[in-house]
Amino acid sequence: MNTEETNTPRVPLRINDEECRRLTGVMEIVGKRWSSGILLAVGTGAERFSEIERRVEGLSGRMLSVRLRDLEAADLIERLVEPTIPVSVRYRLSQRGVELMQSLQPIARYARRWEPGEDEDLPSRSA
Amino acid sequence: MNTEETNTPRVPLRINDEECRRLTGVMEIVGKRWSSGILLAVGTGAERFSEIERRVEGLSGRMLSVRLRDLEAADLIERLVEPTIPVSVRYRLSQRGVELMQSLQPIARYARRWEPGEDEDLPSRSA
DNA sequence: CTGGATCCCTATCGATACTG
DNA sequence: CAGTATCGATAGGGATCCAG
Repeated sequence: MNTEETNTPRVPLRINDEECRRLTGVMEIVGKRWSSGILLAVGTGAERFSEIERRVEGLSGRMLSVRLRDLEAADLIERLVEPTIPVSVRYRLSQRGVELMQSLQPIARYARRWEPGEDEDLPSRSA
Repeated sequence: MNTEETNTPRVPLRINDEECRRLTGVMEIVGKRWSSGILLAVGTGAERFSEIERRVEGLSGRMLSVRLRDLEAADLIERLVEPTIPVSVRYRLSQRGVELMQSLQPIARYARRWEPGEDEDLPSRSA
């Protein structure tokens, strides 16, 4: 076999191995089921537990609880407890979370253009 | 922690419910284990099965096979079979795949800046 | 070399029930 | 309202063997 690394310079990707690991790490947090939905909900104004639950279709209370802990541990979401009775808890995106969501927007745009499973090759769509 | 930025960090998110579902869909493909690593490898020049396997640390042949099918089904990767003996198979990013990877770059950049699990509150980093 | 088939273990998920 | 504990079902993933 030929070990020639004469790869055709096709895609202008500037991602290294270093970034690869980081990217994988981030993707495996955000890619978890419900994560992006929850982040989206919180990022767009849902603050209360039940509000988020209502907003993300199909999401159960348990999974919301679990994911909220995940996302909090990953410092993507902040949990603000107000010691009222009963307790009032609000969730917000952290600084990290905000930046993540912003970084996610190209993906959202991408997702909007190409439905997974639909049109294989688009002729000349786009805007 | 930070007490001053307790103001609502109104994020300029322009993602709708529509996009939410799409985004979730994309994230659940790309967020699967090894997916981003494989896409990264292919996107940066790895074409052969064994080359990809070598390039993504910890990746087993089986999972590569499985993911490759996933990614092919999602039209992110193209499989090119050359009927030599033995068969020679090459993988490339599809048009979709290329755009996905480009859309992923902000995430990669984000991932580079914020290590998951590390620095909770940054003093004056960022810019 | 490519990559499917099988076995099996573990993580994850969903539903339900329960607490502060 | 805001969660947690438990349990059973399932899917994800690794190792190995085998076939084209």
